[in-house]
Amino acid sequence: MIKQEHLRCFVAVAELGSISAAAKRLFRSPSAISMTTTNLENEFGQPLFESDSKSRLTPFGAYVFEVASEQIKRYDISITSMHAYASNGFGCVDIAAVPSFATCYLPGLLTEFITSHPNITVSIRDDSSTHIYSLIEKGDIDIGIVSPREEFMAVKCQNLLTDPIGVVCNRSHPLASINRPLTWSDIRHETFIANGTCKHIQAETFQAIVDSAQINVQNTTSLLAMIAEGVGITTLPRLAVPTDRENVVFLALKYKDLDRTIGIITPTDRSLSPAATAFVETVVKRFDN
Amino acid sequence: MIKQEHLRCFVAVAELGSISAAAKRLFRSPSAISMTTTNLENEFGQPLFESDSKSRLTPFGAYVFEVASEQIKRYDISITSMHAYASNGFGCVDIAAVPSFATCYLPGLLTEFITSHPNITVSIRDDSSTHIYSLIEKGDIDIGIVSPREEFMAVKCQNLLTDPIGVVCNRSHPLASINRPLTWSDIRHETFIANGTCKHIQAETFQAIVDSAQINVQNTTSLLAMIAEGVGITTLPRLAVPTDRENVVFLALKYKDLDRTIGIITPTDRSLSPAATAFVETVVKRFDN
DNA sequence: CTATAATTTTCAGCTTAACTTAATATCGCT
DNA sequence: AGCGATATTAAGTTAAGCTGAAAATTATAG
Repeated sequence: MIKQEHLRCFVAVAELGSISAAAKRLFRSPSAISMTTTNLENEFGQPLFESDSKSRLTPFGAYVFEVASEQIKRYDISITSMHAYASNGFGCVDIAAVPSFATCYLPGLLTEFITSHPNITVSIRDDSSTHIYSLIEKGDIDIGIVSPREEFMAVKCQNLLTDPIGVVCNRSHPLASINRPLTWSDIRHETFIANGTCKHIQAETFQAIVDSAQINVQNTTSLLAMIAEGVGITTLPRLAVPTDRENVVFLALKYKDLDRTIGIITPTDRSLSPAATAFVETVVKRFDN
Repeated sequence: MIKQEHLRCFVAVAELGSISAAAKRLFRSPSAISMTTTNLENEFGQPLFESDSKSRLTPFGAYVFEVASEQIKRYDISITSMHAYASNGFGCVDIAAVPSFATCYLPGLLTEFITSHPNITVSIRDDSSTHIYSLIEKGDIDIGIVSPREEFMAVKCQNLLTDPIGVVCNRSHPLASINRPLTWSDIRHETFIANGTCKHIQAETFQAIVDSAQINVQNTTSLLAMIAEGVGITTLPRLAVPTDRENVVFLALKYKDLDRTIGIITPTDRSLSPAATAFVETVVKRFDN
């Protein structure tokens, strides 16, 4: 049976035109090379070289040389690409994140990641936590960044950060001048704009406020625009509130355990590609404190 | 170092989804397959399979599978084609022959050869012996069929046949009724049509006849047409004269050593392709008596 | 045309990658 | 939990393929 190493040996001899030179290139003794080439000739039942000097190929040898060197070149490229894939040299990662994380942290993380992994392509989408979980389970994405829920089993979750939820209102709003942590009763009679993060807060008093809210805005950008215009107040995780907006302020609440946790989730029913694993590492390292 | 056999092993496991099944296909023990796959995973530093059941591949495994199975398929095709080339399964042969042989024998030989070697392509040309020798030396053709000359060194020659040269004339010509071998004086005063084979005959008397001939026809078909029409007479090797032509007869000459030898020549400075060797064998066998 | 150098081949013995067998561990299923 | 199927580990064996020295061949020079 003709192994690729035999052909590699023959190709070296054919290229260099001598057994001894090929032996040096392949770090073998000349006798090993000689034996391998004669074995090859026996396997084929045809001489590969003209006479004993290995400087000229028979027509058959020329044919084998042509086919074999092409084959070996391809093989080496394939192995290199496998190693590259294995060591994060390339690949692609599909990610979904909740909007606040996507706007707040992903830009910086992406910049860092794509510069250190130039041949990995990253695909990002933002979506609700619930939907992201199902995307993970369906296999549509590799990595999700969500508010963790315990009910979903087929995922592994690593918490990244806990984000205190507070009141967000216009800087000129009366609440903004209260110099203590706010209570539910402080906001009970304000115009409340509900949003997706409100359901993370269990407090009954607060849920009553949410339920009676006339306005519900899902998109954070729109929500903040309304706050900036003084339409009403809302609650948000602190990190979803940009610090550089003139008219918008974040006010702490008095209650403990009012944190929104954000975690990175990965499937447990299949493993990640090396590229995806590398991305997870980048994210976790950033929040590892 | 990752050898192709390692990948072949992995591909079998990936395709069949189990170590034991792959072991059967490859005629190895399951432990051998197991060791090889774990070695591969160690080489790459990445798992190829999800968990311990080998039924599902990791994303990395899927990538390796894709690349490796393509690679192996190509390799097997390459090896098969090398063997095919070596055992005359295919290839191509360039041949040149003198016209009489080309019209007389080559058609039958070609028919025989191409049916027994369906994937060998044969290229034929006809030319003068002198030119054929130089084509061989230049490397333009693999095989020549010529009237041998000793001066040319870089060729090996095997004689195929000796062909008595005789007089060819119309059946109703007076010469045709002479019941003995003819002499030069019998034909001296006839209308002689010279042709390419005439220069093989050294006899001075005959050369005088040739030199004074008014008509010279190189193409054998045209020549025979003229003989059939009674335009004149000529000399030809017997085999160049079809036996199935009503009006054309071949008449023996009295002289010995009036034979034209035809041989097959091959280069000695390089070896023939297996396909060309096979053709030479076919030809030689036909004339081996 | 012989002598010498370089290269290749042969042969015997050795190394080691890769195999086998058997025991052990793990997985999946009732 | 326990059983059957499957995979892994470990120890020992095989054989492919290597090495090194000697012989043979080929090339080069005197």
